[in-house]
Amino acid sequence: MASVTIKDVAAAAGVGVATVSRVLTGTGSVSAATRAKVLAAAKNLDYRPSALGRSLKTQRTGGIGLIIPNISDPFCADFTAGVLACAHGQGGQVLIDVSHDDPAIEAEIVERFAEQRVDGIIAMPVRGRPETWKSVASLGLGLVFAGRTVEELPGTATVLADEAGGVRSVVEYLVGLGHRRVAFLGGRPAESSTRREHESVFRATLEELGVAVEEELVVRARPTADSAYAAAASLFMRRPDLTAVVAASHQLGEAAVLASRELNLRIPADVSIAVVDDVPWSELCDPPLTVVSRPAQDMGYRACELLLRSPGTREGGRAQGRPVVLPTELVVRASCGPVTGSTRTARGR
Amino acid sequence: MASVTIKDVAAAAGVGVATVSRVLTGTGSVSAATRAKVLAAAKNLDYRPSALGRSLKTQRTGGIGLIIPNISDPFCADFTAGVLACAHGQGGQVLIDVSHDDPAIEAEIVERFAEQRVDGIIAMPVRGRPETWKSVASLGLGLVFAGRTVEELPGTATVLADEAGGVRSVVEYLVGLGHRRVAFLGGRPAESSTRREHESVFRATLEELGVAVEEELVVRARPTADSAYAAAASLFMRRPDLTAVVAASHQLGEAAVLASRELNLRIPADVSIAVVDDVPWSELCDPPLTVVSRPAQDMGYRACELLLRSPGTREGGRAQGRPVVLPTELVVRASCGPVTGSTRTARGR
DNA sequence: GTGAAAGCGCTAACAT
DNA sequence: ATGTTAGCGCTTTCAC
Repeated sequence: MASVTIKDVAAAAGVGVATVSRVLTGTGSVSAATRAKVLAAAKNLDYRPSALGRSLKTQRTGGIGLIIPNISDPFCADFTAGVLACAHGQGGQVLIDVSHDDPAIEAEIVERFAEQRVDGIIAMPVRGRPETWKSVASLGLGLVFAGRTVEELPGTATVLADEAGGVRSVVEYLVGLGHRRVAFLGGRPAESSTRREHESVFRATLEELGVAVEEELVVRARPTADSAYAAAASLFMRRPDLTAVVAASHQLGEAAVLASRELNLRIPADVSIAVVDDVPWSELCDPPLTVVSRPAQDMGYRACELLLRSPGTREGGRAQGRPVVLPTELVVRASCGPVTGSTRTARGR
Repeated sequence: MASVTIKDVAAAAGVGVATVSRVLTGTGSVSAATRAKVLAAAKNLDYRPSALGRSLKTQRTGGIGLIIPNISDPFCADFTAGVLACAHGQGGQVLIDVSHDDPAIEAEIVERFAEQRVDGIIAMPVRGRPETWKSVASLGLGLVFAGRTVEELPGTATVLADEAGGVRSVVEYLVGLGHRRVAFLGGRPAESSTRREHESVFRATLEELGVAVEEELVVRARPTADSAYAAAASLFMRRPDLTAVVAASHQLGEAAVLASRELNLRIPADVSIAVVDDVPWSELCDPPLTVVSRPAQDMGYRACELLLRSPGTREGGRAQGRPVVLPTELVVRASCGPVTGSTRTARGR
């Protein structure tokens, strides 16, 4: 019952342990006859080499620590799928845990991964706790950020989506459709740097196109469904004259859709809605949602590649240069339309 | 730069390695003064005990292997969230990989997990490769199935959702609404045993309620979006007189919704649709979908608990008795309504 | 081509 | 209360 070790195999094959090791790792030279004997013995005994023993000796585990805020979020899930696809192909083991965007939990996870001696960590980092990552770097294990950056650690390998480009193109699209009073539904400034960026790109693009930015049309919600809904609803009620809204996340997009339904606003006849963040159900929505979609799975795959290829996996591998930025895509479906002559105030209810 | 070991800490603190170990693991007795010295030295050196060394010695890694078919599936993702919540709380490490419902991949993952010496495995097993699991059991590591069973391994710890109860209640609900020609959109028999079960419970419940089961109304699709859509569409076209359909998975439900939209069938005025399998967007659908929902996250949590509590974690822990069956819930939203007098053939288009 | 032996970092007897 | 030592299962010199 006790687990069979390399020693048992060696004994059964009538050779030394070193020979067994050579055969199994493919290192050194072994005569065909011996190799066969060893293989037979191993198969016979149902031998499984212990990664523990090997890792202790070689100082590499092949482990990859993955930290995401929330596995139930479709973007995170797809990202994870990409990481798994790459890691599996390379024979890597993926350790996963969720931070719930809590810096303390994140730090704890990093600590655990460090004790496990993972070769590297892939993370969608929480804002505002750079110490956590500095310690990772100084520990000498690989580190790749994804989806977000940590300003205090420039030069760290990073995979990003071109969200700025996405926001820009959706604004251009909307303005091209004739919209002039377009609202922005975003997250609170403190939430994340990408959210801030969304907002500033929104403003900048509008200005470039010669459309005035009305402060009243730029609203921010906390990252809860209630807050998002409240923000969307009050936006619609306060400014019945707006003709389009850009939502900065799928939660905010949902809130916008729900709120407009509740207020009997037809989409896109009364109001056009575009969401920066694709979700699997955007085409099941009625009408199907026009969105900016990020290549979640590719991002995961690339992040993992970056980590594995990372020259100094255990050699303080920082300063890998500029972030990898993957293109986003404006997926035009049916939730945005041209501005109609009818004013919103003329609608039912 | 070389990683600091227990020996370094011992030297720095001026004590033996055993003392350091005692302090850090909380075992044995150590004087307050020594404890302080050791702790200080450890903190100073930024020491992180190696899980590798400990695991090799103790023969337990605290690792949990999680195998799911597809992380992008919302049910699997929520299930994973539950596993992570429980494991994190217990200090367990979760290794994750996806099988894509491929028995060969599944077997390979099990093999890898075994080499990693995980303490146990939680899996949503693929049909038809019992050998894989028999070897796990004989390896002496913990095993918990979730969501599906492996007929050849009865007695293995298992967490299930009461899908039969869910199907029954949705059929009763529909019949109570006056529906008599209700269709079943299911998976191919070979796909999985739960799908088969759905179908037979569907038939049995209908019969119990004195409603004839029409073979033409029971259709099966392969697990691809195209096949599901084709099955749904042809069902609607073949039998314009049907008034309700229960779809056995979210993919099939989506197909039903899409197909009915395409055919200009109003939900629920022309046809009622119920889905066995909740998805986050069912309330965003228009109309919001009536579904049977499984407690995905609870299932994950319970599965992990079962594994951790498992008496013989490394002692051939099989034969844990009956499966844990968690209740499903019929979530009534707006996609099912009473049968109307108007016949479907009188509808627009 | 193959075996013996020295550790990798840790814990658990066993001494003291 | 604390130090010494023997492995856990493996890879890798170093001899032969």
